[in-house]
Amino acid sequence: MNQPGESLRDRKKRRTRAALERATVRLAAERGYDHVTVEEIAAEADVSVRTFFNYFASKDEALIGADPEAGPRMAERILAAPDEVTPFEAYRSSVLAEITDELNNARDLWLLRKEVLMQRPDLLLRAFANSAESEQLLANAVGQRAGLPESDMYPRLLVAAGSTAFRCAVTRWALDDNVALGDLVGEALDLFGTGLAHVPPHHREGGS
Amino acid sequence: MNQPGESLRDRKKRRTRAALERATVRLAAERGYDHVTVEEIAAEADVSVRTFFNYFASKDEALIGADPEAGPRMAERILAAPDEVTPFEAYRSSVLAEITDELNNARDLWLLRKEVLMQRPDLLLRAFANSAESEQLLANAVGQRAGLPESDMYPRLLVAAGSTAFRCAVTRWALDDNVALGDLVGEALDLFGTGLAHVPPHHREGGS
DNA sequence: TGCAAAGTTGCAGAGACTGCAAAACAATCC
DNA sequence: GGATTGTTTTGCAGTCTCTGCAACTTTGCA
Repeated sequence: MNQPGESLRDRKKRRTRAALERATVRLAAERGYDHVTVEEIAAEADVSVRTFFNYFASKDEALIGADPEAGPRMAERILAAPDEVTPFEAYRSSVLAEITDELNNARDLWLLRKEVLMQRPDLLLRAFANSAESEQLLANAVGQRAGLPESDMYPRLLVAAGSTAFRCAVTRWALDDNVALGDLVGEALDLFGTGLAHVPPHHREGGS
Repeated sequence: MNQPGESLRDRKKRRTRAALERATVRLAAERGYDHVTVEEIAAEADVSVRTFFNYFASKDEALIGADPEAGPRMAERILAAPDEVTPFEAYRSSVLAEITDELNNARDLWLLRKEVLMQRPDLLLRAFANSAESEQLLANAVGQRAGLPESDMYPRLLVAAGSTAFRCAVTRWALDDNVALGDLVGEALDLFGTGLAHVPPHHREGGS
């Protein structure tokens, strides 16, 4: 019994991780992030505290539910893009694809996260504190594509701009309901693409 | 005895803060960041552990020595810039001014920090985890200058690009000795200014 | 069924960080 | 100088996150 897709083991792991993520977000939204202990989260997910830390390196990480495979997945997408695509475009679409997927699979969780982030905007920044490794991975992919030496700042800047775009988009998104998060990320990335030297023209009020 | 500049109290506070910052960096460089406890740092600075936490919200913060007045100072500089200066330029020069000052006053500390960051690059990202408040402050200043509503992402993006530029510049700087940190930050900011859509032309090897 | 690999758990412990109330200290007023 | 007031430092008790380790349970496979 070793189906190409998933073994029992893998399925269980995914479910445990999802349960922990969900428990964290749900409880945090319900009674405030720091009035929830890891002990309670683990209990809610029917698992020991020790197991919680086997899945997430920190409580912060569980709140955002950082998928450990997201980094590698994006890196692969970047390298797999056709040759004529610029590194920027390759990176941009890999980020957007990842986010679109995520939102399609867990929109409800993001709505709860929004509740939490509206109370504690600082958590969003903190949640990225442990992503140095992914950043490095992605920067290498971008660097490779662009044919730049490791000393060049461009890949690092581009990748960091990506997290930043996401971060700012979420912050903006938490202000009201009238915009799609995916669009905001795209918009932010475009601003980084075209440059911040000049203030962009105003967007129409009321969308459409 | 209440000289315009500084009272005895203020002077003592500054010295304690500096001592804690220095002790943190020195010990971390010497024996590795997480083989140093706050208890040891406090002892080195001749002060109680509790006092350490009166000055810094976390060990991470002490390592970078985030100056609580840096945010307000930069915000003020941004607002004080002449009218014909673009928000980007106002922000850019306020960042560079701050960094230049910092490097002039504490170059030796930064050299030690470099040691630490070469071992543990992830600490740099973590060190920014608690600067949400400053970011908000600066974003407001930029937003005000640019005459943008709070919902516009531009100010947040610009400010976040600033921390990112600094972060990447430090990472790059830690690779070798041949460049000035201030220049790297400027370079990174310029890239954000002109846009990341295209890979920038290569810099000449060997400077000049 | 039985073995090996992977995952879970409890436990003990280190260490970061907080709130509180007492003590030490500096600035100010008479 | 001495009393008064506002700040800073300190100790202490306690909570919580997070880690290493060793035992135990479950799954994958022959």
